[in-house]
Formats: sequence, structure tokens, C-alpha cells
Amino acid sequence: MGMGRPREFDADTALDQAMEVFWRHGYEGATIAQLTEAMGINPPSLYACFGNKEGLLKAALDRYTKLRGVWMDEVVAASTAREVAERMLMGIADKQTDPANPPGCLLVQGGIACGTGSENVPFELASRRAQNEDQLRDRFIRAKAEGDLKRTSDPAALARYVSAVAVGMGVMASSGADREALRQVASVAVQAVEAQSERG
Amino acid sequence: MGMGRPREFDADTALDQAMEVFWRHGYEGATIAQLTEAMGINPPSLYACFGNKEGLLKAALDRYTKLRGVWMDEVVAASTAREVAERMLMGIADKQTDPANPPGCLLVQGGIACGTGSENVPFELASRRAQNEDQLRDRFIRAKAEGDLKRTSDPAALARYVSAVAVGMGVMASSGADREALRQVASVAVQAVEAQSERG
DNA sequence: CCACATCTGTAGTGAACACTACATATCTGG
DNA sequence: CCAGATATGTAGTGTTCACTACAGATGTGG
Repeated sequence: MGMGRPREFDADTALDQAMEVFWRHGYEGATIAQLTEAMGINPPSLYACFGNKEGLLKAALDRYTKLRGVWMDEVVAASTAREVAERMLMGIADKQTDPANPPGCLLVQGGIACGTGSENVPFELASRRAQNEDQLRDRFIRAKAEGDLKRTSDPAALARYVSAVAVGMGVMASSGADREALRQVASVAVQAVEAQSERG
Repeated sequence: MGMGRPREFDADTALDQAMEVFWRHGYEGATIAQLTEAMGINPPSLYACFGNKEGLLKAALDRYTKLRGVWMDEVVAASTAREVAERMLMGIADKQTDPANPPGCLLVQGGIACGTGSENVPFELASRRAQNEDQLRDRFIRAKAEGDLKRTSDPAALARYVSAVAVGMGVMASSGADREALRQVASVAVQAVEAQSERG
């Protein structure tokens, strides 16, 4: 029993291209024709490899969050809650306006509202965003235990807040906000975390 | 020359229904069939009255921003920048989780990314959000002139920040965040404005 | 009551969509 | 070199989409 004809394209490279299409047009706005052209393959190859359009999105999201996870690890490695927030939001200001990628964040651009048959796409994105939020929350819990954050502060609320600002910045970026505008937002946003810090 | 058969439906009532469909499913996710059913009319009536799908969206946005404008006037009527931010964000926490409406904000849910042929829909939404931001900015400029905000603070940046938080809260609401979670975000967010206030 | 103008419901239109049948090509194991 | 297995390219499939032709209904002005 042979192992069959080998795949002629690299799945990760193809996923990078698919990611960009979803990022720019959203899940519903991206067509199979656009995706296959960007990936340099034909529809049967796409379906054989990823199942269907939603399967392709999930694979692209896996790849996106994996790359993003590496960066988040660096973010939460900062020594104070304030610096965590600053690294995160300033980094996002830069990443979301990096001309190498579409503006904004795939986890937002992918699809906030979807039509019949794609109702779970927004939830899929939301659950990925929640992972980031959980990572932030855990870091802020530690900051509170260390006395970095005030004893009255709520780490979960702070994490939700930073996450919300990040999402808002993503939407602004996708509608044309430039890097400087996003940095200003980040700069103001950090002050709320600073107000929760013991040495604010 | 007669004036023709009169319209049998009320345009504003029909727009309220269309607004809800766009709000829940987004521009691309909403189908003409869903829209006409919700509006209680047939496609020819829709096209005769609103031109096309995008014309219907714009009419719905006009109605949405008109209603929202009344509320924004109350928000900026607050006596300090801090209270403006608090009224705005706390109000948004409540409105975006009001069971009478779909969760989130139409100006975000409507469509952040769109496919070929609808590229200007996201810009249309962004320009409406910018109107809110401008109103906030003008209010913060006044606050600075009055000595309410510090002389070092940037009213435009503050307005962008509050606007970004509002958008982020909208996305969170649409993906299931409850009222209490949004209020916590608002509560933290206000502290950044407080930090820019002279009597913080 | 008639000419004219506008609305309404039925029943479609062509185009674009996600997805696939099928023949062919390219591999492995024996 | 052959049999089995998987990938590929061509060329579709049925469905759903936004949108509309058309005939009949309902109004106004003369």
C-alpha cells in the first residue's frame, strides 16, 4: 500500500496567504476563488487539506495565534503590570499598522457579525481573544500578589480592559488610523493601569 | 398628472426592523430576504424606497446616529471631562447589553471588513464613529480651556481613546460579555481620563 | 370617468457562491 | 514494473444572492 502522491504546496506558506485574505476581507467577504488564487492552489487541494472554508479559517487562526502567542509571552515577561500594558498596547499600535500585514487584527477583522450558516465564526474568534485575556489576567493576578497592583484592584477587570482597548485599536487601524494615533490611544490607556499600580 | 398610489408602509418603522437585521448579521450577512421579511414588505418596495442594499444601510445608519446623537448631547452636557467619559462608557455598557436590541453597536457590527463590491461599507461606518469622536474631542477641548483637563493633556487623543474603548466594549458585548463585565471595563477606562484631570 | 403616476405582489433574472465528480498524475510498497 | 493510495487540474454542480420585469392595484388632477 503506497503513500500516494505528495502534496505540491507547503501548508504553512499557503496558510499565510489565506490568513491575509481573511484578514483583509473577513470570513464572509473572502471567497474561495480569492483564497485559492492567493494560496496558489486549486479548490480540490484546499478542500482535501482543510475540509472546508471554516476549516481553513480555523487553521489560519491556529497559525495566527501561535505566532501571536510567542509575542504575548514576551509581553507578560515585563516586570510590572504597567509595563505589561505598555508593551502590549504599544506593540499592538505598531503591529496593527505594519504595512507587511493588513491593518488591524485578524481576530477582529475575521468577522464580528456573520450571516446564517457562519454563526459560530464570531464565537471562534472571541474564544481566541479570550485566550489572550486569560494570559493577561493571570499576569495581573501575579502582579497583585507581588504588591505591584493595589490590593483593591481587580486583575480580571484590568485584563478585560486592556483587551477591550486592544480590540478598539484594531478597529481603528482597519479604518485608517495611523500609527501615531494608535500610540496616543495606547499612551492614554496605560494611565488607567498606572492608576491601579502601587507606585503609580 | 396624479400623485400615484401611496406607500402602504411607514419608512421609519421599516428602517427600525432593517437596522436590527444589519445589527445582528452585519451588512454582508444580512440578506434581502431577511430584510424584507423583517420590514414586512417585498423587494420591489425596498428598492423603490431605498435604491439598493447599501442605500438601505445608509438610511438605517442615519436613523441610528440620529437617535444616538440625542443621547450624545446628554453625555457631553456633563460638567467635567471625567463625568463625560463616565456617562458615555457606563451608558454604553448598559445600551450594548440592552435585551431590546442586538448586543454591541451597529456602527461596529455593521461591518468591519467586507468583500469585493462592499469595500466602502466599513468606511461608511467609520465616518459615523468619527462624528462621535469629534463631538467628544470638542468637549475635551472645552474642558482643557476651562482648566478641567491638565494643560499637558491632548483632547484629540483623549477622545480617540474613549472612542476606542467604546468600540472595544461593543465587540465584547457582541461576543457575549454581560453588563457587569462591560461596566468593569468602563470603570477602569475612566481612570485614565481622571488621570488627565486637574483635580484627579 | 379617464389619463397619468406611483406602489405592490408574483415570479423570475443572471451572476457569484461554496463545493465536488472525475480523469489524470505522482508517489510508496512489494 | 505493478497495485494501491493520495494529489492535482478541469470543468462543472446546485444553491443562494442582489436585483428587476411586469401586470395589476390604488391614488390624484382634469
